[in-house]
Amino acid sequence: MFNEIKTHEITVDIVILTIKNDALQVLLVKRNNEPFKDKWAIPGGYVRMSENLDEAAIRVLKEKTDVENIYLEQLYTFGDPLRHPVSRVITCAYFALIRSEDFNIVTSPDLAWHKVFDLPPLAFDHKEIIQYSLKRTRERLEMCPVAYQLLNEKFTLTEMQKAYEMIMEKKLDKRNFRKKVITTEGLRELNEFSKTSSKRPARLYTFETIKLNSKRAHFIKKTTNPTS
Amino acid sequence: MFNEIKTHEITVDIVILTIKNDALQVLLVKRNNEPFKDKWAIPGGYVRMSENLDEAAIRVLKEKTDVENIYLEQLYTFGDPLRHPVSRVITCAYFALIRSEDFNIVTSPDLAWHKVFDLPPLAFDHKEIIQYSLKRTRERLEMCPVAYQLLNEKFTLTEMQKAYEMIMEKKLDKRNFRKKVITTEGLRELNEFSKTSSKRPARLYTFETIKLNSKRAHFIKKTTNPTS
DNA sequence: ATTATACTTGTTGTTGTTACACTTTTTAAA
DNA sequence: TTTAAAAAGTGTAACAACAACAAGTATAAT
Repeated sequence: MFNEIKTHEITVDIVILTIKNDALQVLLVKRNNEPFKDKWAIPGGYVRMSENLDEAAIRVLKEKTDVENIYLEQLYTFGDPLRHPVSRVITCAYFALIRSEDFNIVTSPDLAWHKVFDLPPLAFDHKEIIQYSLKRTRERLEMCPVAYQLLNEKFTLTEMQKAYEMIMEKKLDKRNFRKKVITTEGLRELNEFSKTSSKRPARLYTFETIKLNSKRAHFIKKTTNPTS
Repeated sequence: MFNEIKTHEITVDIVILTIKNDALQVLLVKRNNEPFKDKWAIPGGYVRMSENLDEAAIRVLKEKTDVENIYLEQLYTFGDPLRHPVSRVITCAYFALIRSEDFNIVTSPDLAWHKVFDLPPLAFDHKEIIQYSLKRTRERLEMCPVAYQLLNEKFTLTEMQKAYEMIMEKKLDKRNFRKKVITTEGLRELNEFSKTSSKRPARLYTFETIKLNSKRAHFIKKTTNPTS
């Protein structure tokens, strides 16, 4: 049967999200090769024969962005025959939530953070991949307080609430949010205060290293929206 | 750089679960080629250049088992370099929950249902893939009453509870279970009774075709087990 | 001192969850 | 026909989680 070659090119692509300047941002690289030369893309690269998919993702990330030691999770595999205009490339997408202050990401004209809700034109199906990572992030938020992985090590509850509101795209009640957050295991109240604003300083909190998927199963409840 | 050929063989493998004879079972095929000749495996096959991953899964399933028109969901992509003893094969695993009565699956010495908790030796990493599908099924059950996809079209609440208990591997309280189930949208009480047992007949229920991920978000609550 | 701004805090009604035991219906056997 | 065995069916009360809601407090700038 013609057209049925059994080998394909396989890449990994990595969506890295953080919160920076009060916005959810994704790390993008500018492509310097065809196809999509000079378009922005999420960092990615070919999987080598000797490595598994996780290893490939870690290596590619290091090569492209010099970012290391972050939690990566496999997201979804995209394999539309037309997703790459030239050849057949199947990509296994990964995603990560990071604290941008934890990494010395030297941005440049070719490597930069972009607001997730205000993306430039992207190469391939990378827009779809980012959308999907957002969906997954929301699912994670409903399960456990992973937002702390996005915020600085020390954060105010208002910052955390803003992060939730940004990702879930809905307003939360301040008192209910705080009530719930402070019962979260691993959260530690500090005797320090942020003085960034010129108004009343906010108490800082931090998260002790906690096991994910811990007792508190559902952190932010799903909305009971009428099956939209 | 040697050893860094960029193309790989890609397969799809499909975990099909059902409940049959009071047990959670998975459909397996006996391999008639090396490697793992005569070992059981989940149905799978190579992805063609012209089809996307979903299409490949649907086609392979039809070819190997003659099963059509079922809901397939991408599960996870397994890409360990050593998962295939001969060549580099990355597999994109899918899973499905079906009502065995809905399909005329002609079992044979080469195609048969096997109890998930009592599997024969399996080819490749297929045991791991089945374990992972079980995890995903549990997550689905926590979200919505997908068990109805496993049961016959008409089922008793006891059957449904047994399905839940089997998949979640824990006992549920009969009264609480029923109380919760009957509030589920889409469940319809029938004026028919099962007379399979020689004891008091049980009322039959059915599910109207409902949209998944509907209002009732969390169907079976997560256990608050002490972070085992 | 005043003002503007963001931070902080508690109660109540509602809903969902768990724990728990007896009665009813049916068939088969005595 | 009575009896025994097996599975079906049913309600309440205490507790936990959730949603809705408004006023006082600390700081910096004027």
